[in-house]
Amino acid sequence: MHSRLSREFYQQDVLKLAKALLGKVFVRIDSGKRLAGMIVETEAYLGIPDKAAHTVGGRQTIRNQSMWEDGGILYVYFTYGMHHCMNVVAQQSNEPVAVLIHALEPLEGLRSMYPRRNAARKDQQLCSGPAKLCQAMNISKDQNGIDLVTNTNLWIEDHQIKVSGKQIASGPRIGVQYAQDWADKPYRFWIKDHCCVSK
DNA sequence: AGAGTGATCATG
DNA sequence: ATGATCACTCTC
Repeated sequence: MHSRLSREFYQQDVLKLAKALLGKVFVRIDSGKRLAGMIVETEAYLGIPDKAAHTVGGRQTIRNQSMWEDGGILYVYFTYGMHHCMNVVAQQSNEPVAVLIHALEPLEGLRSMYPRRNAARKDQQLCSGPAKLCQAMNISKDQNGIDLVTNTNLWIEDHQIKVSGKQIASGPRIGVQYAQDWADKPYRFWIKDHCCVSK
């Protein structure tokens, strides 16, 4: 029960993975405490052709190196001088595609999330955005490049929560207006009517 | 609707 | 070396 997701799971097509991760449970051991949240919103970044992706045109930089690694590696980046965002790398090495974790429903360790989330007044505000959930789960560039298949402090579990295709909504990704013809592609996925998706 | 914040990137 | 940008969040 509650088995950890395997390498093969992460190596599937990035759009399929973005949908398959909905309902899975992200687990983080932070200072010996278990933090957990169910993934309720994701965004797929399709790599070299994707004008919204950090790896557009085959860009390979120090920042995005993790995206070039094998499926199951974590890609954490820092932006706007303030925020961290967390991605799960999909497919195979040298296919620089990833799924941005956009929102979680907090399940365990809420008491230790609140002090890091000054603006949060309700549980559903703790992890309802890509940078919010990194703050709540205490994720920073220190976790960039870790392997979710083998790491002892960070992984994703299957709790056998069934999310059917009917429960999944899709729409344009957030914050990628600059991406021209890729800006409107419906690569954002969320669980319909879930209280913890980003606003 | 606007500010905050500094790493990152392309250019040269 | 420099300047523009940014897969965001908060408060007004």
